[in-house]
Amino acid sequence: MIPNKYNPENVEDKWYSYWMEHGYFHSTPNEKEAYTIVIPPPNVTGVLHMGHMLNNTIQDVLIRRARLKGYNACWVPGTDHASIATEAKVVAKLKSEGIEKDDLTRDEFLKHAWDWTDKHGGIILEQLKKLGASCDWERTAFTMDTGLSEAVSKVFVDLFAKGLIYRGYRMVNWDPEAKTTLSDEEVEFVEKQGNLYHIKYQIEGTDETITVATTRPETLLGDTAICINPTDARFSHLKGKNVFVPIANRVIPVIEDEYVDVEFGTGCLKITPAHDQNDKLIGEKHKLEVIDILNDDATLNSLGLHYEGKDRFVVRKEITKELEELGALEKVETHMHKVGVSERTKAVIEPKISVQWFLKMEEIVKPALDAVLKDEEIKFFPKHYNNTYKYWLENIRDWNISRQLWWGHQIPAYYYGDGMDDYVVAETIEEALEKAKAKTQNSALTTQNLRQDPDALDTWFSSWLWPISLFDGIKNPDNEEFKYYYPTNDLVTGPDIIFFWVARMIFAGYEFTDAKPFENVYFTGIVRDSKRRKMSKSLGNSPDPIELMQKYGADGVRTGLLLSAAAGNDLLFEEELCAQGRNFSSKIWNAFRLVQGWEISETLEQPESSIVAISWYTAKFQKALAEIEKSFEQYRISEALMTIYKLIYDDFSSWFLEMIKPAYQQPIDAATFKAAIACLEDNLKLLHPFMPFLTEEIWQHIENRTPDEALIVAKYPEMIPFDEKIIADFEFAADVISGIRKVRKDKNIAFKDAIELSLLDNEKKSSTFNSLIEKLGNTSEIQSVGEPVEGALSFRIKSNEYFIPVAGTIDVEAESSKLKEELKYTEGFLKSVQKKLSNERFVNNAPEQVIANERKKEADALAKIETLKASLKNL
RNA sequence: GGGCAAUUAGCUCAGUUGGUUCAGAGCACCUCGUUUACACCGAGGGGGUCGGGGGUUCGAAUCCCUCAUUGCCCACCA
Repeated sequence: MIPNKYNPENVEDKWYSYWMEHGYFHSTPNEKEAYTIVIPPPNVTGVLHMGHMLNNTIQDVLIRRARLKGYNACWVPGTDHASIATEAKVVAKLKSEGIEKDDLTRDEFLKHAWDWTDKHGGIILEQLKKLGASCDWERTAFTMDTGLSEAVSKVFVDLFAKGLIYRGYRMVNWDPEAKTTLSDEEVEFVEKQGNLYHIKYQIEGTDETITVATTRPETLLGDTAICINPTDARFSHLKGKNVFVPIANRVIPVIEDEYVDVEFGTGCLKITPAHDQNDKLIGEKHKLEVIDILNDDATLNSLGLHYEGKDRFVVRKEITKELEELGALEKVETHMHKVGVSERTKAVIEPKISVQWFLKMEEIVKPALDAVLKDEEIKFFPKHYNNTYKYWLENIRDWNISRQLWWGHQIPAYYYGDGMDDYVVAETIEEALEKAKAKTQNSALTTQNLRQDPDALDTWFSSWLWPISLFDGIKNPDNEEFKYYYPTNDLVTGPDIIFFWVARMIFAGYEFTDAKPFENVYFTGIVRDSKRRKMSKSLGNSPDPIELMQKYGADGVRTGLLLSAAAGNDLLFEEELCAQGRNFSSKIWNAFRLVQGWEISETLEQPESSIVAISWYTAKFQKALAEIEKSFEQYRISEALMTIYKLIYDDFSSWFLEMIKPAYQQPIDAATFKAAIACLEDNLKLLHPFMPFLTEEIWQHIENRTPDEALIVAKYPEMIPFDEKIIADFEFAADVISGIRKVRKDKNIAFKDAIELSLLDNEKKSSTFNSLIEKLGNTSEIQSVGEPVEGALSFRIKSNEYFIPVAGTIDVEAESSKLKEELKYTEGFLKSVQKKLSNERFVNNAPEQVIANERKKEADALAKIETLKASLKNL
């Protein structure tokens, strides 16, 4: 009836369906305290990878544990529309079908995008179910759901009304591949080998030239000045002069600015205000003309003259050649520098001046700063991320929130004219019309005269509301659910999105709800391969999570992941870890099979050894429980699991079950059996958050349970005071048992052959564990003796000495040398202790307890030396 | 260029206020074992002087200084 081998494949689907069927994952507000987690929404078209596995396993552990501890646990799942990533995928897919995005209307494109979303969307959520994720699937959300979208619009309108959102003509990051602007956070810098081109500009009215150094020769067509440092004597003769831009042959002035570093390059800089952040600032200062030579796809426009239509990198090569032919290229040297690329498309970013929407950050970050750093309303684990957070917040710049994309939340701004300020901001077009009429004093306006801003909002402008808008807290802040579930408890996410998401959610929390969005943030590490390489598709070093789960069971994979996921560290994943998880499953399964196979006798008296075993294990369990509690408080989930692992493997299986195990084909007494089942059940409760399927399976095998009695909704073991002494005493007994086993092994004495054991009890140990030593060592009743037993093998635990008489002669030589070695070591130890104790400064300065301890060590060593000497004499 | 973190057994990591078995755990390794739950196992065992150097202290893996290495984050030097 009970299979010999645990087979996760059959079991896992069964219990997942069972849990779903009985609605254990679903939460509605009730009288219990809420425990809430919102999932970091994966990209709607994403596929499960090992990072998700780790992240969601941790969340599931937390939520299941909370459920067992009697909270009303609610884990809200969902997906993110991932504006730029999804749009890029759709564009690529259309391209493969020969369709260009530019040839489609917005509506046509969105139709394709929704089709794509419907087809690929939510696969990842289905995969999470295989993992055992106990999300409240009835609450599954998508960032572009109507309610969530409305929240985005409302927030935009409110922030605009407060003057925090503005439209501005700024230099922004332009992704020529996706043809959109990006926020500063979406640009990553990669080191690249480039060149420093030294180009000669002819000085007007002379035959002389001046050489500038630049990494971007192609932008010279947009040059509007040459800049020198006013203190630089080398160029003082150029002050007030003009130079010719090569090729373009335009005349531009030589200006002076202290910004120029006289040490770098030639000490002379070309100024291209349209294509460089610094040049723009200098340009503004000196009122220079701005010549933008690039198209949206980073090809040159008509101002690029004969290079029109060619990509900037092509032009860089060609223009270098032309300059050389003109004799204007002095030299080219290699140069390492950082180049900004799009986080998403990896295209090299172009600085570009354009009109975009921005959110002012200065005020909005203030409460978020104190919340984490001063008041600790929100705690980061590991804590050192506080620094990263602080630095970013203190140096934050306004957030560019508009994107030249269609897939996303369209900006709720409506234009009624072509002027820079000819627009209104409103949640609906009807409201916009009213506002426009009021603003223009023109009651003849109709919605036909209004044109909504074509741009979409940054994806993160919707996800920063996630913990709030999931509970409709933006539009309807007084609703029961929002008040019940919000603020949420724990957020589990990767440190790579601390700025993108975590910090911004905190801003949003304080700005829109006047409260923190969550209490604790647990930053997971990155899952890498054993060579510390990041897992990636292109490297092919990322295992398929679904296959792994098929091979090792979801429980095995979960356990494997968590066993090595030390808090805040990257995780070096190897399949071997899952094997360890699976082996652990088998271990528990077999322990259960053992217990369940026992025949129970109602009449049998409970042996002394079992009574002792039960009180010992009860204490041991409580100790582990307390440790686990402490580990969880610090989000040391890996350590909590390891504590359970050792409790079950070593204490329960290797010790406890052996202690109470009845002799072959003998029944077990009812009292012991009952206690054993209770211990097993408590173990299952501790383990359930980590290995939900296996534990539920065993739980349900132990006895028939009603749905209300399922393990997933069981009651977590209570913490009660426990007896530390019994644990320490057993450790001593365990050493004795190990000693016996070692002698057996050395002398090749089979376990089934009982041995005599005598004890010279210098420690004055209680005999509480004697019955267990006798059972697990298969010894006779332990005989207490007053002096060493002649002609017996011996071993010592602390100052106690144990004797095992053996048949035949013993190897006096070997015994003697063993004893001598032990004696030598103990004497050395004694010497070091005595040296310490004879040091006056130690005795005077060290705390009493430390000294007392040293004295105890001294006494123990002396006693042991006595014993050893006596034994040697006796040989 | 600035900041943060790390450096402890072959590997991955614990080690809270310096002093009770603090030098530990898991895995790996070695030896033995067809004992009636489990070889996806059991029992037993070996292995590090805590990155280098200096200092404080009766006492340092733990505090201070310094050097080195690695990783991460941030930054407009063309």
